Amino acid sequence: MSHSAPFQLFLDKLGSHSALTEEESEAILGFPGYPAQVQSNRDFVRLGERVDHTTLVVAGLIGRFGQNSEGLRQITALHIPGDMADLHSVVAPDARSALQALTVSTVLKVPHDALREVASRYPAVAEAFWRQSVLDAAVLAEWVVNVGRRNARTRMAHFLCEMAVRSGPGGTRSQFSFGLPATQQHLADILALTAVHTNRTLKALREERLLRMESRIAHVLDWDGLAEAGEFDGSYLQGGVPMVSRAHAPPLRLIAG
Amino acid sequence: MSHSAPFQLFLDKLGSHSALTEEESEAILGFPGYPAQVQSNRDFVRLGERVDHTTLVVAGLIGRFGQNSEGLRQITALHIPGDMADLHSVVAPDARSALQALTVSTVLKVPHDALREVASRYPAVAEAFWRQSVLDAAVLAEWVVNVGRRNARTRMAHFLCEMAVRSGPGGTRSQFSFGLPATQQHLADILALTAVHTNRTLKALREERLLRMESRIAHVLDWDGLAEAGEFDGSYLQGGVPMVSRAHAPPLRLIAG
DNA sequence: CGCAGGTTTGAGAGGAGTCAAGGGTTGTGG
DNA sequence: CCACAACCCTTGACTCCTCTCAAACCTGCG
Repeated sequence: MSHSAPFQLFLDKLGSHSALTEEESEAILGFPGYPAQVQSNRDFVRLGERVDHTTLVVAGLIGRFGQNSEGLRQITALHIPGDMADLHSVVAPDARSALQALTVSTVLKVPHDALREVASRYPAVAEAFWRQSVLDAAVLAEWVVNVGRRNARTRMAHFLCEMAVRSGPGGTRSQFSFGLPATQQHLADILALTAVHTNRTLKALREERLLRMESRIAHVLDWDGLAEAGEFDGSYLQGGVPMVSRAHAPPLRLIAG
Repeated sequence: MSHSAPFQLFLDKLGSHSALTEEESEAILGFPGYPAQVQSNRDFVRLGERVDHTTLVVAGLIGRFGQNSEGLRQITALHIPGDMADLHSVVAPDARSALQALTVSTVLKVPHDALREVASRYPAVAEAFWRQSVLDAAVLAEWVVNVGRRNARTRMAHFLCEMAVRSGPGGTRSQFSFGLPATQQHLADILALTAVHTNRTLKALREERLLRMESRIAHVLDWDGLAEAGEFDGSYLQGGVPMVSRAHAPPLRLIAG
């Protein structure tokens, strides 16, 4: 597969919140990327490790993992194709949590040097990176609310809505499907439930005709119903207006590695 | 009070993870700041509002609030004096969550324009801002783990350890105190508990001689015991080595407003 | 001095966890 | 192309941590 497809997805994501010129877009599409297969359930970035590249997801599903002292795992972020799983590592190369694939995945390793070089040359790109970090944090904040203040059914529905929106072309349709190659144990680690209760919760959603999970594909049967069940308002996923025209603003600049 | 004290705290925080020159430090200490008193339990930044300044905490305690549809509140970040409560707003001015003081607080409003101007002039400052955003997100990730995978006692102890480390000069002492002007209801909103269970949990910690809360001051009675009870490892709070010498790296640059 | 807000405690309910067992699916190797 | 193993899903029965509801009791401040 050509490099350009995953970088195009990444560029689209940046473009949804930041205005980039043709030249800047070209620079992003031109990033070097070293392909790698990552096995599932095995850290490919370990806690505390210092990395010198970011990980662009090409296919599969990548999670950030934390855990408590008893080894109970908690996933703190999920990344789908087109996501840079650890953009933050450009400015904080010492990994604060482990990265692991939930299913066999392919990624592109993009050297920090290349990212910093382009960010240095194009201030708008550097700002887009920072803004992307901020939006990732907004998702995290929503996860705190989800895990903290919603019961299992609402929590599951909310999460599935989030992934549906992030995965898809934002369909307004009532029925559609999207890939979610995670086991029920993974869903449990995302939602802070047990695998058993995850199973019962999915069953309830299925019996309500809201959603059905089948062999790693989520079939939304009733989008409005699911969104209501999940108290879902997707505005936190959006970057707002593509941002402050560059016309009346001095360029921000970052020192780069 | 002079401006410089809170900006000095903010600068110290940046300095703990990013290397800044004398000149850059001066620029930060020279930020304009417009003082304001904020009342408790009243949003001073509302959800969806567009802001044109960040909020530097001078005194008191500021929280970011989310809530579920039933109005159950969840605090997703706490900011103490010296913290920039919404540094992220520089690149994402549309507030994704409300900001509220937990107790009467004083803040300085720092215009985005000034921040962007300095960040633009000094790439290292822009990078320090981005890195600070990333570290704030690391705290958030830890909160997801805390709320998701730890029981009430451990969760409370972990949170208190975090605040102790963030508040203090990182004492290695066994006994010390720090200000935490939050009610038990606030603690409940932070830890995703009810106020009643928060009370019982604090009682348990008190009876274990680990910690005592007295009129908005937390008295740590046994730091090692508290850290053990909270499964606390503070490394996620640190910025790592003050970072990649500027010697061998091209400057990152951000477009600025 | 009285009220509003905060803290404390008790009793009972319930959502999610735990333990256990059986059934299904997938992939690989003989 | 079958057979087995590993992994995943499903369900039942019971437990328990935290919530809910309720009532006092502080305590700081107007």
